[in-house]
Amino acid sequence: MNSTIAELNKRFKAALVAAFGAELADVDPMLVASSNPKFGDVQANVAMSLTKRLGLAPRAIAEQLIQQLDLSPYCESPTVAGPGFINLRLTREYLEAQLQQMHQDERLAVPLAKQPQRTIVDFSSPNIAKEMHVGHLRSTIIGDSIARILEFLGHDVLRLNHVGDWGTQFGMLITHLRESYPDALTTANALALGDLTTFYKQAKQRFDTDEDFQVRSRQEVVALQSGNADTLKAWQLLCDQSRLAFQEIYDLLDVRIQERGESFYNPLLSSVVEDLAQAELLVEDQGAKVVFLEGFTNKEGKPLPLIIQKTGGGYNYATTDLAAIRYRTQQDQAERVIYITDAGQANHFAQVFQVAARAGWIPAHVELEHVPFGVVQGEDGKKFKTRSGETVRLKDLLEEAIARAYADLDARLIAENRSEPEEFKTQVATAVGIGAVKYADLSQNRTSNYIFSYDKMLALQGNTAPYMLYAYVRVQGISRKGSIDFANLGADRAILVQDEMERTLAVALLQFDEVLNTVAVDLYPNRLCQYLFELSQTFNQFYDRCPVLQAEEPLRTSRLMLCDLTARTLKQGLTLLGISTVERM
RNA sequence: GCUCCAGUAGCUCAGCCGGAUAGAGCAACUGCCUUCUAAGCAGUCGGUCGCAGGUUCGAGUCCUGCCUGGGGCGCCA
Repeated sequence: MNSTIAELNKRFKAALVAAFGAELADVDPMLVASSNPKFGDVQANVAMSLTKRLGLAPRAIAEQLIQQLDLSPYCESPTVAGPGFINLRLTREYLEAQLQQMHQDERLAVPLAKQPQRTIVDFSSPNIAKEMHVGHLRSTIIGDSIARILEFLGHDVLRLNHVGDWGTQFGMLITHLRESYPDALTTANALALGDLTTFYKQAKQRFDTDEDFQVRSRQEVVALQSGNADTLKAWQLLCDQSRLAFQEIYDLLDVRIQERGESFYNPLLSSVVEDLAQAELLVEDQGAKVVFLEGFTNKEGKPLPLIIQKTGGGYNYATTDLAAIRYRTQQDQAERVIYITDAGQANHFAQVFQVAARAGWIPAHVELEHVPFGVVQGEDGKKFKTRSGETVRLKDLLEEAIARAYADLDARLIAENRSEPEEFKTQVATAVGIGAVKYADLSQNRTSNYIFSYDKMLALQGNTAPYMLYAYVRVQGISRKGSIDFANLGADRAILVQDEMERTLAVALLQFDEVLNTVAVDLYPNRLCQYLFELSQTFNQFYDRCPVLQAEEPLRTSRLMLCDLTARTLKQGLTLLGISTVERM
């Protein structure tokens, strides 16, 4: 449909010039999808906007404009309505031809980007020696979906996990490891850090209460930074153990990501300081090396500094992030760098981006984007915690969702007198449970806070994963019932758009590429969710009103093709959200 | 004190460069299973878009001020 809008745009521009003269060549016809189906498929809002410029009534402008409009073969004759809207309705022949094209194309007629961009999506980013928790949920889910969408559109995407694998906290972790698990350093696989959270807490507690421990920890930090072999080994061990735990979660979520943690940038930090000094941005202030920011002020109204090197020579996260920006633009040759973090870091990124820009590390064609999201809240509206007030472990959260989906399914099977093998139940419960968690998150505008509710996300009706999975299953039900092989319906068979219901479904299907392109620009996956939900609803209406298997040929095959197109679009869309489909449920 | 984000139906949320009577879902109520899975469909009820100004032919959307909630604000990430 994108190409359709583009073509209609050209026709409108030509008509504007023909009707009102060449000076209107640059006017945007303001074509958008119709606000209401009764107004057709597309509407042009340009007439109202020209009232002043042309000194004419908007309706008169619209009337004159449509006299010059040639919209064949796309649209039927345009009509003018209300204060001057121009309403367009796509022709049946055109819709049928477009659907045919979509049906024959593996990619559902979604074109590859004309200018593929080297894109980095920086997401998830848990901390070594800590368990992944609910705070990592949104970044991981949203980041993965954005990466999937950009990849599908043909961009060259590098998914990076900027894990917290460096810094002062490793002093206490390594010291605790050495003292409490001495075998781990000498014996292979002696360490079973079953519960990283407990390990971290123990270390933290000793650090907070034992002064000698603190001293030894600080020494370990120095040892780590100076590359002491023994210390590095302990560090490596902690990282490896954490990776195993992370990977379990990523496998469950079906998320691919490449690790490039903070330690990766460690050797580059000193040159960041040098570069900033060279660029004459670096200032010594109260013992630290800082860059004073433009547009950020402290409580006294004076420019706020960004600390690059702490008193005593240490670096902090701003330094690492600056090193990462420089590396990504210079070594990775990234053209677009997308950071998926909570909204609380908005200031930090604005500051770091500013310094990077002033240092000259961001070429004109490169864009850095912070993609913020709101916090996950419990049903009481407060920060999401367990009943005992602890942070919710991601693993527990996901397992709970699967368990609940399983219980729902089981109860339903019993109620319907169905019997299914264990493998089936587990598979469906996993798809539904994980899908529900992901969909609930993605379907909301990411900038707002999000209230986590198992009951709502697993609800069988409404804008949920189960509803959409069910719509998909319904199509597969038709193919089973009629022993239809969707892959071999025959490329020569025609798709007919006769019934108004078929037409509505056709128009919805053809909007898929448009939606994906919008999401690729704005990075709001909830638009894709909204689209898939509406497509599911439209399909369910079609399913309700238009018999498929009982229809006479050639209508039967035509409707089967519409079903197949719907299923493929749903499946592709859900895949781009990171949600897997099932054939039966 | 400064700053960022949010405030839309009883609840959870959409609303894409400003465009037609502000849309869903849930909840409540009413219908529809001899017909492809009713995890569905059709319908009813429900809104001073936080408040007050302003810009505009037109404002939920843009601007200003205020109120409420959440986050951030020099050596944590």
